[in-house]
Amino acid sequence: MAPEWSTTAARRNGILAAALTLFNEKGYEATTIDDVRQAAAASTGSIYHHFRNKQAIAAALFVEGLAGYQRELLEVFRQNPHARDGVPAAVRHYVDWCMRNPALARFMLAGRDFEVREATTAAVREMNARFTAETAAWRARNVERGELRPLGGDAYLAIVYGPARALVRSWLAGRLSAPIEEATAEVASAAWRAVAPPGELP
Amino acid sequence: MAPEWSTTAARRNGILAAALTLFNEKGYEATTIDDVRQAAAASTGSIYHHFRNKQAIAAALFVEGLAGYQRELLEVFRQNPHARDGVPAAVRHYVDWCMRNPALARFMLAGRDFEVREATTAAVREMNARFTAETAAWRARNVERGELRPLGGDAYLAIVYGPARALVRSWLAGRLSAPIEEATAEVASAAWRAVAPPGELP
Amino acid sequence: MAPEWSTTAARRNGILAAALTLFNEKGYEATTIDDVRQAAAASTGSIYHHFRNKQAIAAALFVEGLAGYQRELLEVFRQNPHARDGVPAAVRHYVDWCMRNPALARFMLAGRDFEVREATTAAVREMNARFTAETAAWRARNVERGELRPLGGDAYLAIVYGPARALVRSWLAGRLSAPIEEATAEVASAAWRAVAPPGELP
Amino acid sequence: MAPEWSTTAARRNGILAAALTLFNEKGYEATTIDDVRQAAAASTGSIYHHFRNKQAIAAALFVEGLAGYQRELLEVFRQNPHARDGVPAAVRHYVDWCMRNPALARFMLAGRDFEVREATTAAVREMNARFTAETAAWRARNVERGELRPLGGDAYLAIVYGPARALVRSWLAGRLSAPIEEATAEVASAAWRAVAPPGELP
DNA sequence: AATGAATGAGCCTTCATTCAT
DNA sequence: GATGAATGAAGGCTCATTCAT
Repeated sequence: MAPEWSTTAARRNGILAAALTLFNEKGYEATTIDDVRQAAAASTGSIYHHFRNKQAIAAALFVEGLAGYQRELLEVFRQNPHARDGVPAAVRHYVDWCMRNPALARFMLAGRDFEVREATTAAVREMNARFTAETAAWRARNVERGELRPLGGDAYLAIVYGPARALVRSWLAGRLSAPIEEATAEVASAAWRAVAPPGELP
Repeated sequence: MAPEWSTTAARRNGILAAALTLFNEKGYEATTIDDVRQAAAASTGSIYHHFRNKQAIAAALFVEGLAGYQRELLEVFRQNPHARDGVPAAVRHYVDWCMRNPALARFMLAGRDFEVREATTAAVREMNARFTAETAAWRARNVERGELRPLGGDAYLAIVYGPARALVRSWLAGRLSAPIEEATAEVASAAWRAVAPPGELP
Repeated sequence: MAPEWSTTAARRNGILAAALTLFNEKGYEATTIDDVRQAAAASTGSIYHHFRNKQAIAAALFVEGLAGYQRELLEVFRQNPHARDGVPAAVRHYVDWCMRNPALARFMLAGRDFEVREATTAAVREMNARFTAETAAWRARNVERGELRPLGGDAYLAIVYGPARALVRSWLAGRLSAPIEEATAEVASAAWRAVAPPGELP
Repeated sequence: MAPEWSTTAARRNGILAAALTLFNEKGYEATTIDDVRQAAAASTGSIYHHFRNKQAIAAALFVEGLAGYQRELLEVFRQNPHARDGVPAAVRHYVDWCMRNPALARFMLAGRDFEVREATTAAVREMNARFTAETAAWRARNVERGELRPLGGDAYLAIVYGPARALVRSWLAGRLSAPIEEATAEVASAAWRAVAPPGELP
């Protein structure tokens, strides 16, 4: 018996890959199942055998992307327990992940909140909860040690990741006037200046 | 009988208002002309009398929002020629404008890039060009005077407005854990720390 | 201005007529909206402009048929207050109505209970209630006068109309071995024998 | 391990039972093979191993039901050679059979004429022919003996079985206002009154 | 016998847009 | 300017059936 999972998984992955490309090219709504069918060289029925509906394809991409990103970022924090290194590293990692996964990044940044959120499962909510808990703990430890400015959680996240997000959006849109690497370095150190503890000179 | 222009303008504005609400509630694609027709208590034909097509409604909303925002922001810069005040003021203004125009803000942040951009006219491009030129000049003057850290343009914009944008997105999504005013203040001063000239102590 | 209702009504009636023919020829489920569209020389959109969905077409046919039949039958009872004449007349009328409206009869006897009942409106329920009340009163009066055998309501209806229904079903199916008129006369007088009061000799 | 035939037959019967339930609940057309698959805890392939296609499942149910009913009814006639007993007995048997096989009765009365008839095999036609011949002979003998009113065949069948059929339909639809047993007795004796020879007093 | 992935034709319905009045 | 009936292309999804294992 041939390795059945391999055939099946290949089909599923082919559909996901095709869908990701198309969603980015034409947008989620404008992409038809028939577009996906052609691009994935699958049959309509096969697509619906693997995914309940069109939304479920987008959700699968989103979840897959989010899980990968979160896994990596937690590793970054593990290797950089101190904010002085961890904050710029997290920012650089954000940009880096997007550069390594441009299609996924573009798709996730498109913010198709409606579709994705409706399809969000309990598993995803748990994934998010864990991730949030771990990162919050990392930050709390640094604040306690006086190695991080005590900011509100809302502001902290916006300050650290907002610029990276904005930068990547511009990069993906082809609106950057210089190589992204330069801006990344500036954004990473700016993040540190913005959240460094009051006394510390940058 | 009311003056004719008023009736006409009211109809047009009613359509825009209805569409804005619906776009935010269900998304642009999921909103049908018939939805708008009902919500605006107009007829199909009437809608098409005022707007070439569905995209044109979205475009009108977008342009109206953008123009208002840009006009106000330029005024902020005029009244705050020095970066020390202008940077935090611009950040606060961003959040403030969104809080005063939540529906418009939500619509514009939804990033329906595809649809809107396709409908972008030459007039809009000119509007953008002027705005960009003026703000860039303000920044250049401050850098020359040593009142602003000399950052790449890409990084500068991401650092200053990225956090505000992220904050507003969370606010609109109802994800903030505290009143937005607190976070706004933190984000505004963080922006200054991030772009203050090297020597200056915050 | 041209008589708008006429055009509109014609379109609606054309759709109904086409659908009735097709439902009888191929069955409700096997009839597609596209079949109806072609037969009615209408556009898809036009069909959906007049009827919410496919079911609503069937429901409209059913209601129209039922209303006509009930109206006529009540008139029969008005003109035949005594059971001795009324019972056979009602039976003959049942067969007669079906012979005058064979397509409608075939459709209604097909007993697409599921589809029709789901689409049954309050108006229909009221129509049925009235009809039932009037016919029950006619019967009650005859029973009181001793002109009709006192039977349970369930049995009475089955005994009087069951044979007519069975006869028409066979006729519509082309299964009769003789002209339906002969059988109709036999069925009508049999109904009277079956429900005549105990003493009365047929 | 159970004997192989038993497993096989069980599977086949399980499919039939599941299908019968579903056909009654949702209708034949609305029941999908996948519905049957789930309800029968079988696989798609297995269903198609036992039945050529969906129609064949319905046909099998229909044939099974018809054969059982006809076998029993012929026995009733054998034990009641005289019309005076045989007619009411046949009517009672009709109702009785339906009460003992409500699911099958409901399915057969649904009158899915199109589908079932298309699948009617030569074997069934022969079965019907035999049944018809035997019952016709029974009736002919009674008419010759003067024990049954000489009615046309079409009218006779309608008069005798029409009421029973109507009664059962109402019972299955839950529309009876009293226990079916009462109405059954009335319908059975009414049938005799309707077909008793002219002279005979009921 | 059983399994379940794959197929692909086809269906109902939606919806932006047009146009006669 | 307004109305709403009409259009018809297109889309998401279903489902009976096949077939390799």
